[in-house]
Amino acid sequence: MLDPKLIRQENATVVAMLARRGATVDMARINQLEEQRRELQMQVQALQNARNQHAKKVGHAKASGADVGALLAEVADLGGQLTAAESAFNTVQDALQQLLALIPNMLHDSVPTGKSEADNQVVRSWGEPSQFNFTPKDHVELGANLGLDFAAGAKLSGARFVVMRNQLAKLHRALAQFMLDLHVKSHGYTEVAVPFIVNGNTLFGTGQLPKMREDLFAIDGEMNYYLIPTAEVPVTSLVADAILELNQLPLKFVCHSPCFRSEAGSYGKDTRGMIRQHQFEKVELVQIVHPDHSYAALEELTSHAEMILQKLELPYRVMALCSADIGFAATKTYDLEVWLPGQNCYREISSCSNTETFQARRMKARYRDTATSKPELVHTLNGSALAVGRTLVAVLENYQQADGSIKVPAALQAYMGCEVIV
RNA sequence: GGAGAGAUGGCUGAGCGGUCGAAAGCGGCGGUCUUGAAAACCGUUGAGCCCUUGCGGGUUCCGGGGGUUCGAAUCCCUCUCUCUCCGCCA
Repeated sequence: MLDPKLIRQENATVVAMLARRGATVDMARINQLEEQRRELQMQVQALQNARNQHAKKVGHAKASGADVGALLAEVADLGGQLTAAESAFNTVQDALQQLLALIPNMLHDSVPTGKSEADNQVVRSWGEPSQFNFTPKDHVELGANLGLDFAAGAKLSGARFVVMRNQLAKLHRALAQFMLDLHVKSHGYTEVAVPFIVNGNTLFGTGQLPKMREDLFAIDGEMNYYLIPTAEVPVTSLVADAILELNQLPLKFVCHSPCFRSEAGSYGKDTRGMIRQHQFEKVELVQIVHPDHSYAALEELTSHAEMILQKLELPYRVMALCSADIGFAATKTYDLEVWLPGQNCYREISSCSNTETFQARRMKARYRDTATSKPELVHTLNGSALAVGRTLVAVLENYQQADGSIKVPAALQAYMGCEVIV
């Protein structure tokens, strides 16, 4: 959610942002509702004031034993007026809130303007695409003999599900363990385990609702429950409705969780392999920081995600997302793309974003500023470090050998207890 | 699943339908004292919104929603959550 004052006072700036993103929001309607809201609010508050004044008079009169009949008659029609005014106010307020909730976040000045993901910019690269003296296979082919079973996934659940067996299941677990351990030991994150089912209110806080309902798996029943699409949702929401002390910042959380995405709208995209699944696991980093430090924190958080790839010796590049590709809640995002020999291209394996106060405002996450002693909104950041399934794909494809076996990256050998997967 | 008890400010915890945004304590902040600190003492200290250049004024909020009333933290209905006991269970 944007600051309503920004929308009111710097309307042109907001309109320009929407244009850069290629987003459509009915700003004229919002401005009109905002005007109505102010007028109705003044009206309601004036009537409430009248009611309170009269109620006090009645109280005093009764206390002194006077007759209150005349006073009561005086306010006979006030109740009706107030109810009508409040009803009108609520109608406008609700309509306004619904529209405001659909406005995406502002963009940081450094975000390149673009029309599609093709306009994302390469910030830096690490490593060279792996060279082979044979034709490298993709992970589906490699995995077929190693326990990567798409048929079983399809039988149990349907398309976009997979079963892993034996050493691949272990490798998958090893990757998650390795990532968690590194972030806790070397990067100062606190590990958290959180619910994988959350309510609608929590999804509103991080910005998935109402706009992205299509991408979520909702749970049938009375309870307004959804499967999380990322641990960013429950983990960031740990600070919802809180006023933190300045010395508590920054908060740094790491969380390993499954993620569930309906992938509505991506029919026919990445249908082969485990690049795009309805269920995948991810190790997520979340930082809750002072507003002055959030862009430094974004660089740091991104470097933490990069460290995983470097330790695994997987070639990658860092992309600055352009205005058209950047997410709804983010002001700035870096994607990490890992080299996949089987596809002969770089593929997204991490996405690291600063949302500034966008999520904090929606979920009321604040800290107490010592200078003003007033509560101020924190900045929230999140990033994958990394998507475990895609990392498994990257290891398989980059560490494959001519005979179809997979060398185990040095960083994982302690976890796997072996040097090669056959 | 059955029986009961609760939900109040950063925390603990009072609160007869009227002068209650709310006692008290703790914590926080400022000050006195001190070489400094502690202790003690004094003062101060909720959040959001609206109007106002400013000073300031108004309004909402006592778990969520609805109701009764001139007036609700307080009464009624309902939902959610927490705790205790019994049963069941990973």
